Amino acid sequence: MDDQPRLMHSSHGVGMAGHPGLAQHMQDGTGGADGEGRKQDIGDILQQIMTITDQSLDEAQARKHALNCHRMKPALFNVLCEIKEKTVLSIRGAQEEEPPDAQLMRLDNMLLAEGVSGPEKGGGSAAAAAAAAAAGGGGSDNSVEHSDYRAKLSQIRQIYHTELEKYEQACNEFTTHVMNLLREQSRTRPISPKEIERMVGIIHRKFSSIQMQLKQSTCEAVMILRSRFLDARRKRRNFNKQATEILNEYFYSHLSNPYPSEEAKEELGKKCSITVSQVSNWFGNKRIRYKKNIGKFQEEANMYAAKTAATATNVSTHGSQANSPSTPNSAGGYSSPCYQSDRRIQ
DNA sequence: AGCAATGATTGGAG
DNA sequence: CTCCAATCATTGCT
Repeated sequence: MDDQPRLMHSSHGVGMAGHPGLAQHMQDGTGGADGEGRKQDIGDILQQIMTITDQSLDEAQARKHALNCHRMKPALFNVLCEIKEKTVLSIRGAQEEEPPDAQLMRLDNMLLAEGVSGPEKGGGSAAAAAAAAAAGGGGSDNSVEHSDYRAKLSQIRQIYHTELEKYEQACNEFTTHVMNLLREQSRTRPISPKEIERMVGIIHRKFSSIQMQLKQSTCEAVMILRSRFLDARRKRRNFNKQATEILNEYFYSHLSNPYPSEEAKEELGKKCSITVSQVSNWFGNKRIRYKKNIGKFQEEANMYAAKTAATATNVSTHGSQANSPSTPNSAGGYSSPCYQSDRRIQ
């Protein structure tokens, strides 16, 4: 691709300025009988093309100047432009429009969502928000994990941006280079602005395909990072004893309806330093596991029932008996906890 | 290593 | 959306 402009440059210099014979041929168009003479002419032209690289820069410049000043130049140039316009238009046109690349859009969206391509990691990115939410629980383990994740993510981000910048710069440089060349040549060779535009389009497409690869590999890197760090199943931490205690207390004291409301979940989450969805997960797991094997949990149930009973009596002896969980079945009914899955209240 | 416990995810139902 | 049920993946004990 690099030497294409140079080739174009050399060929026209010969054809027009260096060889009057060509103009002659163009005039008597049909060419006709003297095949011999024509062959000779073409041979000359080829010869000149072959030797063009031997010419000095000054010489080439002089030829160019001579061409530009030739009295027939404007007329010839117009003819060439016209012919070219026609052929170019007939060749092109059909394949002009390209559909907005769905794949590229997907990649862009993902990079944006992951906070790689978006604005600096303020509050905007989903990943940052999720990380903040998860770390907001307060577990120092968690925040360490997430800061590690964020560090890696910003590393990816940085690489992505520097690479992108590099590509963009290279693209721009190359584009302006080609444009300059074409503009320069357009003085001696029929090059329409449209053609330049198209050439720029081609260059941009080439570079954007490189960019696409960059985006793809960045996406892959982010996905791997995510699965490493954010897939909680991989880095699961058991809740601490106190949290489990609090959750179990609530569960067994609401055994007839172990479905904490949104507020209750928030409260529990706060108490246990976990998120609301973690509370939901815990209750979901607990319900199903309790139901599956009530016998196994009997002891635990008794223990917590006794515990809540103790605190209840404690509170009632201390102050007013305001402690009445919405479903006070726990006090004595622990021996036969009536778990009914379809008695839930939304 | 093998195992149970456990937190999280997934897919389907309502 | 929530919940259930099954399942995954890790933890922590033996």
